[in-house]
Amino acid sequence: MSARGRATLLKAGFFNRDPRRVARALLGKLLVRKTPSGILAGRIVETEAYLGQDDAAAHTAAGRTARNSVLFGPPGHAYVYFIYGNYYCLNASCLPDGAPGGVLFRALEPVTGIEQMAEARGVLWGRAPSPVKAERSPAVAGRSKPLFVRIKEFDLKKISSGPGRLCEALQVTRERDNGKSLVSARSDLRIVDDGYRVKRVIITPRIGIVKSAEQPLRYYIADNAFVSGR
DNA sequence: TTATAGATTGCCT
DNA sequence: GGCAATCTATAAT
Repeated sequence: MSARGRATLLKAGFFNRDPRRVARALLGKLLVRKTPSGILAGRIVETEAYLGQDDAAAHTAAGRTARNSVLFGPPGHAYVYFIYGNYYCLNASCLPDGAPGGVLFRALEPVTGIEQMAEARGVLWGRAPSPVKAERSPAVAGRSKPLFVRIKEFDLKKISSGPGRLCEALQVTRERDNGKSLVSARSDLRIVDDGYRVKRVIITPRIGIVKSAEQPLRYYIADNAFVSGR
């Protein structure tokens, strides 16, 4: 899966362009979080572009506020917002200082620190599908209770397939990460290129919005199992 | 399998 | 006071 060899940190210039180009170019890159207990990383498989102008769905549509100021700032910085009273979403700012624009990270394919991410998401342990199946599972064979089984392959999709989910997996919060550089060697939240080549990209309308909902600004890797929705 | 409702906080009018 | 770049559980098919 992942290419071997050193991964290179993206440069600020990568983000200093139209969010549509950045959203496309980010596919296949790695989003990396350094924690005291280890590295967490996921491959970016789904993104959405939010334009500064002519985009009613963008948080910057009504102008600069305290909340969205990172999107007006220099490129390559984390814009984290709190949504629906429960979740955080992560964006990368685009375009030069003063020009609004960003890319929303919608889904990651888990790569490194999977067990730690699953734990942060609360899916490391799942209730057994049924007593019968649990009995057949080697992990729980011989136990009468509790009826819990170790996470299985299909549960990987619950770790970071969705903007709220991936933030929870990487422990991204507004308090901790908003305004942080994504392209600094000192940052504990970074985006790197490990040489992975994306084969085919699909472009569709964005998800979860009502204004400007028809514009094709969602990008994802074709046939990737970790894309959100559907 | 798809559809729908409820949770819950803070930003902006 | 309205409502949001979401997720999950539960119900219905």
